[in-house]
Amino acid sequence: MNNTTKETLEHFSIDEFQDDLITWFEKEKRDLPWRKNKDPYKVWISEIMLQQTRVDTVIPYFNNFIEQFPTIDSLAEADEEKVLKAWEGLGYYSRARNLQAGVREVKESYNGIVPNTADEISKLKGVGPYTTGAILSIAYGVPEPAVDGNVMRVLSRILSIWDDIGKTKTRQQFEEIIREIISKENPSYFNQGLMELGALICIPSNPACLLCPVQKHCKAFAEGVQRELPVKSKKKQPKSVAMAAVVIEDSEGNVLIHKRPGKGLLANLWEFPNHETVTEYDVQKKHLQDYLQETYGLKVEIKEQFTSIQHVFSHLIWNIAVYKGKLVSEFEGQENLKLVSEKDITEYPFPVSHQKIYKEYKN
DNA sequence: GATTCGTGGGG
DNA sequence: TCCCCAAGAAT
Repeated sequence: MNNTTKETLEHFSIDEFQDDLITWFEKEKRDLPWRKNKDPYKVWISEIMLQQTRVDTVIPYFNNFIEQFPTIDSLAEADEEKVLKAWEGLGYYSRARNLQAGVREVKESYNGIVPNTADEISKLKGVGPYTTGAILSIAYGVPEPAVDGNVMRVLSRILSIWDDIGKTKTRQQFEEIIREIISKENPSYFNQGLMELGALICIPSNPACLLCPVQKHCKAFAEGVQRELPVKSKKKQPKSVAMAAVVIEDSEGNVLIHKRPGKGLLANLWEFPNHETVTEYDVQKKHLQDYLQETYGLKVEIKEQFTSIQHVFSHLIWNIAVYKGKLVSEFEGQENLKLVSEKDITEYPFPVSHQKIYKEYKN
C-alpha cells in the first residue's frame, strides 16, 4: 500500500463499513435475472452487457440472450450473425463479437470452464480489469476489485478523492484502495453493494444521502461537497458528418443490403448502401450514383429523397439524406452484398440508424 | 494516454 | 433542446 492509499484510509473504519454496506445490500438488492445464481457464464454475459449500459436496457436482452445461448457451448457454436442479431440495438457491437471469441477460447483452452484466476480471465477477449474482478468476485468469491463508474463515484465521495475519474491512473488508485477495504468473507456482496449503492442511492446528481446506509462513513457528506464529486473531465462534442443512403429495390421488390467491414464502427452489421458526401442536394444524387457504380459495379437509378435521418453516436453525428433507388443492372450476389425480401431482412442485424431508414421506407 | 466504440433515458 | 450519463475495453 503506498502512502496516498494509507493517508486516504486514515480514520476510515473498514470493518464497520463492510458490515454496513453488505447488510444494506442483502436487504435492498434488486431482483435481477443475472442474480438468480452464480453461473460464471451468466455473470460474464451480464457484465459485458452492462458495460456502459443501463440495467433496465439490459434485462430483456439478457433474458433473450440466455434463452438463445444458454451455455458456453451453444454460444461458441453459434453463427456470429445470430449473436449480433441478439445484440441488435444494444450498441458497442464489438462486445458481442469479443464475447463470442472469449467463449470460444474457454471452450477450446479451458475445457468449457470459465477460469478462476485474474491472470487467465483477463486474457479473454473483451474482458478488462473491471469485468475480471466482477466475474472473480461474483461467480467465484475471490476478493478482487471490480472498479466501475459506480465504485469510483461512491468511493470518491466517501473518501473525498478529487482525482479525475476519467483517467486510467485514477482507476488503478481505486483498485488499490479496494484491495485494502474489500471484504474477504464476502467480496461478491461487497463489490455488488458498492455498485448497487451507486445505482440506487449515491447517484450522479442529487444523491440520496439521507437514505444512505454508509452516510456516517462519508467524508464528502460530512463536508457537504458530495455534489462536487466525482471530478470528471468533459467529453468533447461529437463531429457532424453528412451522409447519403439509398434503399434500392429490384423489379421483384427485394431490397439491397450491404455488410459493413469487420473492424471499426458497427463492424459486421448490415446497412443500406451509403457513403459520406456533401450537403448540397443537387450533387448528392450524382455522387451516390457514381459511388454505387465504382464501389459495387451497380447501375442504379436514383429517385427522390424520401426522408432524412439524424443519428447521434458518442463521438459523431450522422445526418443521412435517404433516397429511393431502382436497380437497373443485373445483380450478382456478392459476399457482402445481398438482395433480400421484406421477410428475410428481419434475419439481419442492423444498427439503429438503418432501422430508422427502413421504418421510414415502409411508411 | 487519448480516442474509438452505441444507444436510450433523464434532468 | 441539450447535455450528461450507464456495471469499460481495445487500440
